[in-house]
Amino acid sequence: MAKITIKKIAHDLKLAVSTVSKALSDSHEIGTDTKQRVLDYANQMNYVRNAYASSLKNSRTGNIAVVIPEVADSFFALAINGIETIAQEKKSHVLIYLTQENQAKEKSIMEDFRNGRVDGILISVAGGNTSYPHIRDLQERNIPIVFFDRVAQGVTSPRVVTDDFESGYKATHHLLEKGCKRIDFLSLSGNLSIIDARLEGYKKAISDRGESASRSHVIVCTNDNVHNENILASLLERKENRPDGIIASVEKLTLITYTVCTRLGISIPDEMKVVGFTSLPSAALLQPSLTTITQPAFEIGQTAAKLLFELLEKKSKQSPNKMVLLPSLLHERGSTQIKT
Amino acid sequence: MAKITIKKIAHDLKLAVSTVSKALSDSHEIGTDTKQRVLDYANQMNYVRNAYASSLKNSRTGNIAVVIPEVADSFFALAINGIETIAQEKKSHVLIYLTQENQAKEKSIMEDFRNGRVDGILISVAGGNTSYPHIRDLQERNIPIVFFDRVAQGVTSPRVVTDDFESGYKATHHLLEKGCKRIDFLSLSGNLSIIDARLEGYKKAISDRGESASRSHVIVCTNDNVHNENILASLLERKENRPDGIIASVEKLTLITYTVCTRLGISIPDEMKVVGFTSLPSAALLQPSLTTITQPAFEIGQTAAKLLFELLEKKSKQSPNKMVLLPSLLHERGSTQIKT
DNA sequence: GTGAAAGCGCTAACAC
DNA sequence: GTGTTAGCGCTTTCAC
Repeated sequence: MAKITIKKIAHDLKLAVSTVSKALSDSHEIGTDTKQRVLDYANQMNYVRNAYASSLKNSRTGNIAVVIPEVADSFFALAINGIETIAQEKKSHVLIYLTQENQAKEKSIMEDFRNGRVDGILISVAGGNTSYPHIRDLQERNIPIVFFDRVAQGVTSPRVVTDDFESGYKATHHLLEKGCKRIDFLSLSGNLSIIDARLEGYKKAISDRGESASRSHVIVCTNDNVHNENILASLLERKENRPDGIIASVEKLTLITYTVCTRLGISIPDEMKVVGFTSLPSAALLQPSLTTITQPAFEIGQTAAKLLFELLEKKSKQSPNKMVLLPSLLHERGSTQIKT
Repeated sequence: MAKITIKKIAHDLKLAVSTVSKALSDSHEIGTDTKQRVLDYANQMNYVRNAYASSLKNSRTGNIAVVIPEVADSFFALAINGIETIAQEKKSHVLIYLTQENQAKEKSIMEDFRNGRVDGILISVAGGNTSYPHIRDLQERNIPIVFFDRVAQGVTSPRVVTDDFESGYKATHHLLEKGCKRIDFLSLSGNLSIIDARLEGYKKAISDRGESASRSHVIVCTNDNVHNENILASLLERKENRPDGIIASVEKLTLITYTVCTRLGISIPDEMKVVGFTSLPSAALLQPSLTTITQPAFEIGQTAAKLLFELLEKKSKQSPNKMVLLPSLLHERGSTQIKT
């Protein structure tokens, strides 16, 4: 099948390309009759405008980038879902990039955005970054960026986040209420906004309880799951001074906690209570069912995408430090139940 | 920051644009010295080639499309992961499209690929399609398409799949071995290749056992989870002639089975044994741990992507009905355990 | 209301 | 080895 272009339509209809172009964009300066003729013919020929040729003229590709650490995580999967609903509404296209929590990869990915690959960017940053030259660089080129969930600390750009401090507090408070004496916090290395905030909430809850904040025990996990399992196992194996409560600050750490407890024969919730930050649909079906802090992942994705399209549409640079905060929910389940 | 183009570099370096262009693509017909000068300057200026401008000349955008029913499913999430690793290797970019199991949406999405939006397509088709004009249309335009997992029946194009028939057989056989008397198969409406094959395997296992294949009980589920829960509940509520084994042919049906059993107080595996097709990392942690048929999702994604790039690179149209089959694994766990 | 022409950023003949 | 030029498909003044 021959490629069908505006030029071909013009030729076939004995019109000028400019006329066809205008007709296709429903310009008022084209007669209703010609317009209809063009539209009909284009339709009949299955014409689709070459988006990238247009982009050369008007610098709008109709593509947006979504940069995330991973996709096999319920939060990100749902967020993508949310983003996609809005993108489809806006007839826009979504490019996905996985950083695998690797800052170098994130950097190199974003360097590719410097010249018109995408119109705008939604990003949840990788851990390990301390400064964000690759993000600032794009900002200077006036490429709109919206953060969701994990924001680049110190960079000013619109963002959609959850109440991480409060959730950290809530989770900890909940465990304390359930009688935990030693609660450990499983964090993720790498200077992440969400982890920092959750951790602060945790510390605050501990100190509010009258315990010294220095009594808090933070286990720093990494991106290496085998390593994490080992750390956790050696923590839980010891017979004395073992935590009786754990807050897993991200999904994968939650699952590892369950795995290790199962392996070591540690009973949840009797010997160990667990709260996990996760949006897993199967949380209620785990053994035992998992008490979670659940973020409104879908809505976060939607909101972030909407924000981005606002930036894209009205070039009016709305307040660049706009922040939308969507609250998380504590779902109390079996993993924090008091022995009866 | 001003936009930096090949033209600007040429001007600054007092060279012709073509010289710069060739230098940047490391053409042999450019002197080593000038080449270096151009490369250095481009680097210093943070020059990035406008991919879409090039695409106008050589019809290669560097973008590929991945069209899937949903992303909040472990199989697809892992498959995307696999695809992405290959894409990054190939310096290619991945556009994600979710059809939500909606054929009309799939069609309209793919119509957008008719004019150079992407170089090639990876697709796992939505349910409900009986013919695939939108796919054939793209084929006629010589846009490479590779199917993975769910193929369009009757359409000839390279594909990466699992041994669905055998897995259906294995799952059923396993349940029969575990003493199940009535095994119900939870299928998904919509003429899906994978479901059909799994179902055939199921029927064969039943009839091999000497039971009439007509004794097989297929529960057709839809894309509406509330509806599915209701169907399942009314099936499981009845006191007589209730199945004692269930094969959930996709992930979400597995979780619904667990949910409904929990709600109705039906004990798995004592009163009901369950095998689920899923790649959920949490399968082993469910209550009870779930016996699964697990597809090598990551590898499927990788393999499909590799196939696509082969098509893209050597324009040599390799055998269009090439098929790669990667086997699934049966993981026996608690949900099919015999009462001790 | 319609058309001619220039140009977006880049590539590839083809000249020199 | 380097430059000139045409053109990819589209949009947008500016004439008519």
